[in-house]
Amino acid sequence: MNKETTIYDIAKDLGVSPTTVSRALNNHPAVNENTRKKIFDAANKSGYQSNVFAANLRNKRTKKIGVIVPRLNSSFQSSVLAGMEKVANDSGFNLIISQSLESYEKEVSNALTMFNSRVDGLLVSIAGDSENMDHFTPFLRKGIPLLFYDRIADYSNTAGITIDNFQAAYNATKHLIEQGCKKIVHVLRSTKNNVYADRLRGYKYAFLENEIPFNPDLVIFTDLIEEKGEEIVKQILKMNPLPDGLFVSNDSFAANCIRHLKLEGIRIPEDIAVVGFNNEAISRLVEPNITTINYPGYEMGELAMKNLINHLENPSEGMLHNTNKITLRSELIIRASSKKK
Amino acid sequence: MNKETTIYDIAKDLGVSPTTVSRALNNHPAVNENTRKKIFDAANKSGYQSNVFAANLRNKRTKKIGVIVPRLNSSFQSSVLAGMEKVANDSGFNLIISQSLESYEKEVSNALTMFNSRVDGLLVSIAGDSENMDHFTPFLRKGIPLLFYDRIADYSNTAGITIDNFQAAYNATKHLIEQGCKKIVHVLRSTKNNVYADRLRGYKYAFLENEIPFNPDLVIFTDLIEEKGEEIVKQILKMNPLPDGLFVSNDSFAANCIRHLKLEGIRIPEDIAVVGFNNEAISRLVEPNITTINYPGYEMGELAMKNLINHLENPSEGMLHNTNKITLRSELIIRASSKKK
DNA sequence: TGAATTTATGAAATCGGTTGTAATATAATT
DNA sequence: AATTATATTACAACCGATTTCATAAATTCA
Repeated sequence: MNKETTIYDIAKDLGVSPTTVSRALNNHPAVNENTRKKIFDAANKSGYQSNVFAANLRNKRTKKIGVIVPRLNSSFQSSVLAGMEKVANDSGFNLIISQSLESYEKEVSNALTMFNSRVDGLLVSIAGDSENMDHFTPFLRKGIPLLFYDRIADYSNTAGITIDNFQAAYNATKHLIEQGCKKIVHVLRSTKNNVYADRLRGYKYAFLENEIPFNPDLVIFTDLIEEKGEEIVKQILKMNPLPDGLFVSNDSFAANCIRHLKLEGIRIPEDIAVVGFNNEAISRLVEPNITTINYPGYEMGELAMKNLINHLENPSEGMLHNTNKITLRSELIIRASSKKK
Repeated sequence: MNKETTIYDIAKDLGVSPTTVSRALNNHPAVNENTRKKIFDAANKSGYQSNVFAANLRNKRTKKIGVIVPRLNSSFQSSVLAGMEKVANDSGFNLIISQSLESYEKEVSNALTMFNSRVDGLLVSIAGDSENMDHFTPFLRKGIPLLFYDRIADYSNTAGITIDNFQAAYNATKHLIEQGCKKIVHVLRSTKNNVYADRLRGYKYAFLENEIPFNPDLVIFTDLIEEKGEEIVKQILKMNPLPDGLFVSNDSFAANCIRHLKLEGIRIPEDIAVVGFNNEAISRLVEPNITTINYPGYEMGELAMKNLINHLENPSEGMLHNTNKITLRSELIIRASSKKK
């Protein structure tokens, strides 16, 4: 077993003290230029590698940021993560990522692990069936910055980054109404979290404004996994009269529904106009292209990480202190799947 | 600033030594049952949290596994990661993830960061334009297990997990030939890494076997990003006579090509039969459904992580020692996009 | 030239668990 | 009762970098 080089080895070799070595390697100003050079050279030659644990033990910082995400293999979430990773990496932070798989229990256990790993900050998009946020109190109590994104919670004035889901869903629904749709089905996940709850409200509000009575039978809850597509379409086809509009909470599932609707001989958009959500790549690839809400996931990831890191590096002036909610711009992108006129 | 509870605090409170506290909390057998209970109670009551750094500093283990991935926001890679995360989490390991964005420089810098973070093991899918593997030597030298997956390298007998890309591409091409295709275009990324190089060989071999001369003009290299779809299709349409088969190295891009081909009035599969790769969700959603190679990403992630962890926990008997390459089963899934007969 | 600064370096304590070894107490054996 | 074995517990060194405080040397200023 080859033992590691430590600052003590370098110190002994060069006949200086470990203190000086440490300071030199950290570019402390009170070290003579020549000494510093000597030390750097020796460090390089010996393949010295700073022991993060020893450093962390003193500094109480880890340069690690935790991310708890519902699912890694989702088009939207992986974009967000890509944006986060980019920013974190540029600032010398590492990402520890874990997925809750939409389960409350797993989220609790992940939060605990993150806490024990002493992440410097935590980014969370809440699991589908999370019931309360008590598992995050240790972070607050210890002053570890916590930032929600996408799926946010109204929890002890923790900051959150989202889009205006109400507005987006309102726009989507209004657009369908303007296309002449009278009976619009809305497919979404449970309303336990802000994302879907807000969208449902936006959907309802568009009806209200157009004096169309709201029919709760047209709201379908599902977990939006691929296998459910056929089932949901069957459910839709049983409705009498058939709906003429469909608003689905993500593009993958919208594409899924379109596929099964087409298999049943339904024409899109002539029979049923469809609007998705997220502007995933798939919305531009299926036939017809799907009208959707552009949800800038990558940018959201970047922004969330920037805010968190900024807060860590300038604890006093960080945005997270006085900001409660950051809302990103989103917009309706109209494509063939909804154009009746 | 509320200071943390340490084993010293607990020790003092209970009138025992820190040693005993440490042993009790680690379920060391040489601690009396009653003492252990007392200590656990005190630890819980005080909200004690073990300081990982102090522990790691002694143990020289981090319970962290690094993953370097070309891109986070890719359907295939995020599936792999999901599988990895699942297994790692179940065994109490954390995942540190970083993306190379297909760049050699970034991969080098990520590897260094991983090394400095002292990950216990490293999983890598090599960047598109990686030139050499020298950035991984520190891991080997220090005995940190390294395992490549998907994009593997023939490097100092490091183990790798892949599918048989040669065979898969051979099957895909042969299938197109059997459908009557005479002029088959192959779209792929650079052949710098095994994945695409092997597929190209498989593609060529299918021709050889059917005594069709190989035409290098039919091989198109591109980075497979969405924006390039139109360009590649234009390039294909310029060919005279038009090709009658198309084999693309991932489903997203295949869908992309199909879309632009259709926009130009080409019928799929009548005019051009298409085969993709990976069996991504999108292959089941576009019209026509895409014939593809089922590449079990999630399972590959699970398997890679299982092997790595197994190796870490049983250093002597771990598979990585005597295994050089693990090949997962993959298979051709025939769908409408290629069925000419 | 002597005093006051400035610059550069080092000794030693510290962060909080872990562990080899010694010490003590208790039980078992003859 | 004396001896040996066993079960518990504690002491102190250790992991390696950081940092406070002190000190020596070099420089500046009067």
